[in-house]
Amino acid sequence: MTLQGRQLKVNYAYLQIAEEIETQILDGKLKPGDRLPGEVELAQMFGVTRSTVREGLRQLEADGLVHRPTPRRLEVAEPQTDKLTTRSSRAMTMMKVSFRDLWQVAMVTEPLAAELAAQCRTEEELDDLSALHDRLCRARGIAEMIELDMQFHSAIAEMSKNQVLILARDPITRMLFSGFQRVAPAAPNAARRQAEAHGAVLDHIAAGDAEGARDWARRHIEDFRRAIDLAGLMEDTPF
Amino acid sequence: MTLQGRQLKVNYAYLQIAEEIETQILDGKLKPGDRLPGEVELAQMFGVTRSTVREGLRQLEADGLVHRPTPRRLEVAEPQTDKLTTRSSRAMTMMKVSFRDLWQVAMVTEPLAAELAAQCRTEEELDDLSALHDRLCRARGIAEMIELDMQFHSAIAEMSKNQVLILARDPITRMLFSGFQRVAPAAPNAARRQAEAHGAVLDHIAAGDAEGARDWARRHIEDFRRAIDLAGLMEDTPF
DNA sequence: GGGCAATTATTGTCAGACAAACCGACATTA
DNA sequence: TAATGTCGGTTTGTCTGACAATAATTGCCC
Repeated sequence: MTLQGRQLKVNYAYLQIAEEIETQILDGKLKPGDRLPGEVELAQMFGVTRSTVREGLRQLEADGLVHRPTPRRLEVAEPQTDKLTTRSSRAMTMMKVSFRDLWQVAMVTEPLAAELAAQCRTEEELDDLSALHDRLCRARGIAEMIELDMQFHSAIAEMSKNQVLILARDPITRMLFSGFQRVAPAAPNAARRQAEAHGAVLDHIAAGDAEGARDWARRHIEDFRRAIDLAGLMEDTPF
Repeated sequence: MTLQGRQLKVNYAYLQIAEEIETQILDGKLKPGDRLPGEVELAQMFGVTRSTVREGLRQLEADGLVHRPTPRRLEVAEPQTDKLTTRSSRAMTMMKVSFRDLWQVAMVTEPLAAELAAQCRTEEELDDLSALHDRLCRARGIAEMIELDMQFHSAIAEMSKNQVLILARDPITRMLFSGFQRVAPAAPNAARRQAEAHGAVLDHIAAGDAEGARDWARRHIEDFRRAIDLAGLMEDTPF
């Protein structure tokens, strides 16, 4: 057995501070909404300078573990989907993921969302979704339609009450839709088909028909591919 | 119409610096591996103090956009899956997602991964996967088995070549498996069923039978649920 | 040309300072 | 009473300047 030379990392003060606070948050000793002491106090708690504390805080801030509603309120943040979404989208942009990759995954997430939504929707949510659908039907202009389309899908995902699904699909659909803007003009009667599919999904969710909702959602995303194919963008990189 | 009070954010110097560098990276003006100037130089470029630059850099560092192989090398980082996985897992932990949520999503991601893997596997990847399977069959001890099981699934995901899928499923399966450790002891003959399912998935992938691979993967994850149900943990929170 | 030591440059951290802004409390007004 | 204006103490964002440790680079020697 040879000696294992694990890369030992020097822990700089600012990192230790960030880690310390991080573990306290993850262990639940600090709960979302809890207020943290001021920088000077933190500094003397940890026995370092304010500058050092600040560097640590900046990390935690970027991590989304703490946030400042106002400069002098520093509190433990609640887990926020949007920050993670941004990060994932960025990673995907840098990886230059293809339309096909996005579509293939959306092809399983969106039907699942519809299926689950059909199982545990509430009346209120149904009304909201219905209202969204109406707005979408009346929408003029591609950009507006795409934005509403995305909201429609997100609303369904929210109805699924599945946090994991919500978290996972958000960056994906966001990228897919934003990429779709470049494709939409090439798909002439996409709008009609879209309205039809949305209507069907909505009806099946309302009726509590999980399988119907799933199948229509799948069909809807399949349509999506047709439009992308038509524009010859399947292999291309979005954004 | 009521007055819209959009939260206007003051842009502090350190944030502007972070944003500026971020956009240059995302726009491709700075590519992964590119080296950035030292802190003093950056400071005078932006017309601020070194402390201010540092705070901005700490953010970018936490964002995973830049990294320091050694303290004095500051370079643009490549998008790294693992950092994102950590963040997602953390968010899921804080949200106290349920086993059911994780399982429901895995129920669609894992079959998809198997399906795609069957379509574009290479001989070399097949050999690796087969080796992994052998190791898993010989493994003793629950912890080791679970670790290898997870590796088996990850390997299949990698074979799918779908970056989006890889990115999305990683945190999910990671949490699912790590939660599974608490369940495994309660499922006596899980090991045999698991070996069987893995073998079948492997065979179908090798044969290029996408549908077969997908179906067996689905069955495999379904088994998973049985074990969790048995332990009465479906509603509970993992971790 | 390659390996080693000496020099230089850069980092992590510190101490202290200042203006701006925020927060909370208080006084004022309707 | 409730809303609005005022004021002082805090705390932040940023700055200046400094120092030890150490990585990077240079020059030297073989």
